[in-house]
Amino acid sequence: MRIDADKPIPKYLQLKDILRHYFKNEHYELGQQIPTENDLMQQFQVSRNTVRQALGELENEGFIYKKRGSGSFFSGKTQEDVNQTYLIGVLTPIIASYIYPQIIEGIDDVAHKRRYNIVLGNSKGLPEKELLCLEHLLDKKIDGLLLEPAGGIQKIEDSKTFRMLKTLTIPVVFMDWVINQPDVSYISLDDVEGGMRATSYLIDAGHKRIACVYPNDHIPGLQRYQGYRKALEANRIKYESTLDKAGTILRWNDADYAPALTKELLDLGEARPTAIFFFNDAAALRSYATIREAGLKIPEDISLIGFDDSEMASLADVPLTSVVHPKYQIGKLAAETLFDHIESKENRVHRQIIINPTIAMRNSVASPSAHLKVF
Amino acid sequence: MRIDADKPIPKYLQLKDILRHYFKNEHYELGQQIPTENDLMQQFQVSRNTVRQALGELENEGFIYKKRGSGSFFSGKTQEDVNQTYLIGVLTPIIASYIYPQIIEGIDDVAHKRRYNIVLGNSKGLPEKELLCLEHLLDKKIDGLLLEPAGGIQKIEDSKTFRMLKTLTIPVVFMDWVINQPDVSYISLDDVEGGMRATSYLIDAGHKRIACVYPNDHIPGLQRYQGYRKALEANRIKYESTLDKAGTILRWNDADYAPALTKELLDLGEARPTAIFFFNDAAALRSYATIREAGLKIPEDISLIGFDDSEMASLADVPLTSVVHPKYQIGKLAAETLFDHIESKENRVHRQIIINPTIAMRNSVASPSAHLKVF
DNA sequence: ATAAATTTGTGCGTATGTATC
DNA sequence: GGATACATACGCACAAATTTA
Repeated sequence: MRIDADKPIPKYLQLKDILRHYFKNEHYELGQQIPTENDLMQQFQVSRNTVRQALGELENEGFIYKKRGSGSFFSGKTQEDVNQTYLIGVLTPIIASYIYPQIIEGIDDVAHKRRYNIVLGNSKGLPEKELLCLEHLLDKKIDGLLLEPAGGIQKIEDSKTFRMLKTLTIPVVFMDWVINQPDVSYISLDDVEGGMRATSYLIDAGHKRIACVYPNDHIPGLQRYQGYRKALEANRIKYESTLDKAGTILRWNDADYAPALTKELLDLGEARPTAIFFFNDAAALRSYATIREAGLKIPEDISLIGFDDSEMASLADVPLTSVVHPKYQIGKLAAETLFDHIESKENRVHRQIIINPTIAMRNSVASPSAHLKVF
Repeated sequence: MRIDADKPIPKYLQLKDILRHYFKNEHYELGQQIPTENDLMQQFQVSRNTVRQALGELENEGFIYKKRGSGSFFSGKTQEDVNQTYLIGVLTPIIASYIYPQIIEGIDDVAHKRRYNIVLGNSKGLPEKELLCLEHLLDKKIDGLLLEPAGGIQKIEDSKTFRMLKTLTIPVVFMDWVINQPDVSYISLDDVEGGMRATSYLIDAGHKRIACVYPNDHIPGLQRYQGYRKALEANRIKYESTLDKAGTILRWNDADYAPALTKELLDLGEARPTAIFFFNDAAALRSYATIREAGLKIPEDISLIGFDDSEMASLADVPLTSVVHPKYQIGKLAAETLFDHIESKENRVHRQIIINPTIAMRNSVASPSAHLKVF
């Protein structure tokens, strides 16, 4: 390579570029001395000032360091290393409750081992806020992003956030969300399968009148409901709209709607369900009091199954059987995938992992009691 | 100010310093033009190269920006602004459970409004790990630190971490910890007062045989126990060592020791306590099953009071009366104090806030039942 | 609207200082 | 001490962008 005076590109910039490639192609090692200023002057036929300007910028950018009286040396850092902040962004709709603290812990454990730290963002389930948080995180020069979309009614693929992510060069891994595009990575629980297994578990226990309590403004909630419908169909159990109880959650993780819906189910009298599948543990546990007030015992009179396998589920007076949400594992897998992407700048192989949920069997499910079977 | 050729300090560095002070003292505004290179050459009797070297570095450091053909302009940034990352470190012994997610949320809500983001650190209650996390966080150039010490047996003031913090220039605010030094800020709950109020609440309900279940390797736990002893003394109730049940928590938030200690209390037969003060909600809730197995009813046969006012406490079948730990509030106050320190680089007025806890009254405390009063 | 003046950017040559080997 | 290498400093010339007359 030679320096061309005719080019509109300044000589010192040409020299910088030449040297950077030189470091890479000649396999410069950390601390290896580079040619002296005088050598470079002669080799490229430029003035010492020009050489110094080039070396000065390379030093500022962290590629080399200089020692007066000794020489200039390669720092061992590549283009990517220099801009590395060892920070990854984690943007979720909630941070303080539900499954999120444990997801975050899974991520942090993986990150800590690699000297990375997490920068938190909290979209509070609002797409506009998600966009704002994303901007804030990018200002912090994160090396990668783990995102659980805020949701909303809109398809994530059509959202402003998604369009913004497409323009980024840093890798992104989605959590708890399935995206029908080949060039994205995600780690998600199979919510449909989870709903199906929960319902099938109740069916296997002998139940035929099974209700579902879920929110209709929450994608995973709707998917779990879909699984409920699928399980009924697969077992040729007639779907009854009176047992289909959809509520709305104004803010994330608000299970306040559940007790009222449960009450409606119990008020059906003899037509009431013998088992209820709640879309999450919080909704199920909030309904314990309602069921007790109606004079019914769990699980003798009515079986319940939740979703998420939260700490509260195991601490309840009747420990709640629940579909296991592998929170920590999802965080861990997502972080490992992200670091894989960060480290392999070139051939990024996208991972799309869908985890099949299992069931944590506890004491809230039993076979339907005799007097109900008679009916 | 003049540039002195005799000084061992290079002229361009002298010029940089002069200009920086100039910006400050002459009240330069954002975008205001600074003297041209030619002006500076003449004013300070140096060559254009020297001027350019000084201005070049000032530009690199973010103090000025240049426009070819137009001039050089003050960026409006001060020494501190330039190094600002808009990141604050949050280092706690746990991140995924107990009071911490909500503390973190309180911090994040305050930080978000000021365009700041949280960088998480998780010491897992280990002083060595705390030190390591601190190093990692400092590598990320955080503007401030919120710390809940990992604890351990050693006094925090004598720890390596504390010595390291003393050498820092960034502000630090401690959470949930009282430090007997004038030049530190902290926001803490008064754990002694909390223990005292919990015990007094039981005494006021008519209890005289009150047990305390707590860990003896956890500072806040010991302080709550201290409050228990103080309340007994203040009410002239004789302390009985059989009702004093200390356990050890191997890892943070491990309440597994509690049921066994509760069992020992119940096995005292007629000498058993009529009320138990548990050092936290998790310990109390874990013991519900043990109490039920012994054939006792809460609160008719035995009253319980917890500490922390966690979500689980209100969801329990017998909602647990508990001392309120203002988690979110502590996070919020700590963050506000930290930003106060960050913004007032000079006169930092240290805040030492100790919050008096209140009690969330629920259903787990009643007056001692008649047949026990007879005894 | 154009030309001239101003201001920063690029580049060369030279001299001397200072730290390292 | 001498050679080498980077650091500081001056002067000059021309280019490119912007402002001003």
